[in-house]
Amino acid sequence: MSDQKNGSDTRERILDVAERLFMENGYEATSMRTITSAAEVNLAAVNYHFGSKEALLREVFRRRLAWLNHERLQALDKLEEQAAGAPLKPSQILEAFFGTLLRMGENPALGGMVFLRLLGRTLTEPAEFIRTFFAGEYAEVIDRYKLALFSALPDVPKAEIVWRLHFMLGAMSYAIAGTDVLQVVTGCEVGDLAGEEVTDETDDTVLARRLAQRLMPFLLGGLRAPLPQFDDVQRIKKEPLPKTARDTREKTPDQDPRP
Amino acid sequence: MSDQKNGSDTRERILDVAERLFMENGYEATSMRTITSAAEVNLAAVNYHFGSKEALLREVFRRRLAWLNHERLQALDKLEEQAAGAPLKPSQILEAFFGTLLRMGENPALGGMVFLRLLGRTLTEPAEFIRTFFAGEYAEVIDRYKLALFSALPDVPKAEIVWRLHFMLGAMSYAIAGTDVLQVVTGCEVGDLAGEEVTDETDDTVLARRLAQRLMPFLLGGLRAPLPQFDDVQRIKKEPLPKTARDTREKTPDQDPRP
DNA sequence: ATTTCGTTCAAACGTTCGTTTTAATATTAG
DNA sequence: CTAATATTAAAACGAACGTTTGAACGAAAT
Repeated sequence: MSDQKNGSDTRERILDVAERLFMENGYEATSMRTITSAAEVNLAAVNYHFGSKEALLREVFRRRLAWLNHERLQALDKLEEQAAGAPLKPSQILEAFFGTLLRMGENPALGGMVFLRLLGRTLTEPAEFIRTFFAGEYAEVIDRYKLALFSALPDVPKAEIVWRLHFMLGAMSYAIAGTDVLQVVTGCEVGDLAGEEVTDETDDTVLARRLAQRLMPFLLGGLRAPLPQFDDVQRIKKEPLPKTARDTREKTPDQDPRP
Repeated sequence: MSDQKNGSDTRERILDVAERLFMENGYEATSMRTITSAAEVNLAAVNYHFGSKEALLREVFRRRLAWLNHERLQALDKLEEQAAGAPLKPSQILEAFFGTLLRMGENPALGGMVFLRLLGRTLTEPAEFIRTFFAGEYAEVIDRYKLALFSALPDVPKAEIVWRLHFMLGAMSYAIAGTDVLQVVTGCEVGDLAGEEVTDETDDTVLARRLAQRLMPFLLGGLRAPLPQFDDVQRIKKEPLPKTARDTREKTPDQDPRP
């Protein structure tokens, strides 16, 4: 009646292989035949177990995101419980949100860096069904963290927080996916960047940890940056340059950063 | 002998349409037939004028990146000339690099937001020929700006600067591409974020300017963030915890940011 | 007027795509 | 053991893909 014995063997072998191939080649460029032959299963096995190629991709993500979503919500629950009503520190929120994800990269049982890279890359896939899928999968978690940031930064306009959350997601996704993509842009091997001295067989586990250690200060620095000033002509409906916008305005200092 | 008369009409109509469709659907999911029928040209026109689909994509980018690369180098040249040997301020470098790009989004003649979105999205395309193409196109500019940041931030390890440049590129790309992608993640329409009050027909020009005004402080804040501390077990070749790395080390403060 | 050459066109090429079908083969239940 | 069911296997489906072909067209040059 149910797939008990080794039917899940084929299923999970397909999921593992598809996860890696989707990461390496993207969704469109990865064919069913490539997947099934690499997984050493019959071509029809994907349609039998999952129904379609789209459903396969969804299942690849559902398998990991179920854990990630639960972990992220639990991390936030624990923080808010400890705070006992007091607003959280932004660093705590970022650690809960991004740290939880980056810790997946250190654990091969949770997909490791393969899944992290796939996640970072797939977020930019233009396919409609992918976007709607992620919207549904992410909605609850994003909303919770958004609200947490709102109360953690009461003086920052909510629109600004959402933008910066957007920026942070982008920095993280690129940093993850780019360990074999954007190294070509920066002109450096990732091994050269993980540390001044690294082992020749750059381990994914240590790479994920280094990435987290480098990324978190950057994100926190961006989140707490001075608010932008809108000194151009405002194109609004009612009144030009409303005084309500000036309250939270603050000049961006042209400082000379010494991190 | 040369394409003088109206041959360039077909050529540029193909380039314009391909630019938009590649942005909307991605490279793999955009077929030659979709492009040629939308451009109202014959199916064979692409292969006649460009040789192949891959060459078409390259030409779509070369057309814009030629201007962008020249502008970026010129902006840096001017800055270094004005500085007369003195190191530049990081804010100047970021403004030259990212500001130049974001200003393309305000100018439809340079591709506008369509090209910006395409650029942000295509950087994550896994196809081999795309990565090698971008590597060649970006190499010189990235190298110049990398060196400028090195001398602007002499106390920051070069590896750290490259990482943060990587993060900044990611934040920008996502912010650009995500104006119709990641809004689904943040659960907000982009119109809600561009300002508290916006026109109902959200103009791309004002959107690009708002994006730049929001993004630059974020990037600068991330760039000048405190250096990360590596308190985990170092897996290096020769000596554990070399003292040379401690010189520039600085504890990440657990500050409560009030931007 | 005729040749020349850049361009456009309709049609077809061979290949690969995701999916379906039909039969054979394990696995479990009665 | 037999019947029912779940899984695998081989083969084929129609559709869509990027590319090529060879003829027709149009504007200059000889």
